[in-house]
Amino acid sequence: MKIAFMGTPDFSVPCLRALAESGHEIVGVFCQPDKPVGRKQELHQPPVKQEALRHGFRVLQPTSLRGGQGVALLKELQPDLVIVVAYGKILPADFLAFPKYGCVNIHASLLPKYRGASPIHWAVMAGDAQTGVTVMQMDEGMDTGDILLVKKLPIPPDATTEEMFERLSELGAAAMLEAIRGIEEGTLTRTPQDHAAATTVGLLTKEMGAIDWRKPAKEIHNLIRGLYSWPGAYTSLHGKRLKLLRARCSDKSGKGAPGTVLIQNGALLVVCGDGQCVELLEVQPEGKKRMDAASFLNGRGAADGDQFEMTE
RNA sequence: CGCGGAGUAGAGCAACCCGGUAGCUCGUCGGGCUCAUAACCCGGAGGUUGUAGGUUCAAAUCCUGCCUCCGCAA
Repeated sequence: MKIAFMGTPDFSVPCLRALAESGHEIVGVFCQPDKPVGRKQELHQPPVKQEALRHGFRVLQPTSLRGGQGVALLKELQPDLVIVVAYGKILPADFLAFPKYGCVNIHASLLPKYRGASPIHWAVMAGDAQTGVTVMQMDEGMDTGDILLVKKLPIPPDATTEEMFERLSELGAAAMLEAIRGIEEGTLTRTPQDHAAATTVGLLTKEMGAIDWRKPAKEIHNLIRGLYSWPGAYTSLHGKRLKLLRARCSDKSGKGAPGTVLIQNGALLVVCGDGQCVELLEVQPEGKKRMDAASFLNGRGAADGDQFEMTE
């Protein structure tokens, strides 16, 4: 089968790699244009582009697919099927309709839950016990297409978004191959989504990482692991920003205002709104490298009784 | 030149402003106490202070170049 692939970030790479090894003919790989990244604004190639080049695939980075621009490219490539994994742009109707088998998307949630951007973050932040990947036949809406295939995956209580990213991207690749096989053999059934049960999530912002210590410990822990490793949760101590990288719910409760630091048996605990504590395991002070809680305390980064400030 | 912080024993820091041969917490090694211990007590090892040069009687400390790491911003 002649397949065109569309994707941009790390999450898409396992799918592209699986596709490359599948024996299908890859007629082209779409991804977002190179963007300036890093402290020095260097132009950076999206992970998918790097992977595509490694395989010698043709790379296309159109700024827009609208106004027939996308279709013009498809006419040239003549794919039977287009696989879309975290591409980052809405595909217009004429584009979706062009390939013989249409466009199929791999989405990292159990649709219709968490339609939209960053579904994995939201699932972890919500403290969900289960997530998965959904393969769907794309339509014009945002993740509203008919479901072709679903694969579920449990979310361990302390798992971070980063860990789930890895597992889900691998699972996504497996689901994708299975779906392609199904499409070729005509064995897949299309199941419409229950639109009434749909939830949609938006882009993440950095400000979301600001910890409000008045919230329950469980919620704070979910926020920290849900935003790990990007954009990251943070608080403020002595006027400096402190990134909170890893934590866990402590069975200890503590007196004191929310945000109070307690040091017990070498553990760095913080009192939360419900009186329960979260134990910080790994932090990163502004301008410093990441370090475990013990190092932070040894260097006197925080002392018993300190107050974390709640940044706006 | 986008703004800013930092490179000192295995780890995290102090001493730098007001130059004078390096200190703290932890780890590590040995010994002691204890039924026992990640607890406590005693003792030891471990650093040419990122790198190159300059100023000086003397530089971790002042000056200059270079390398590296990181926060903000993207």
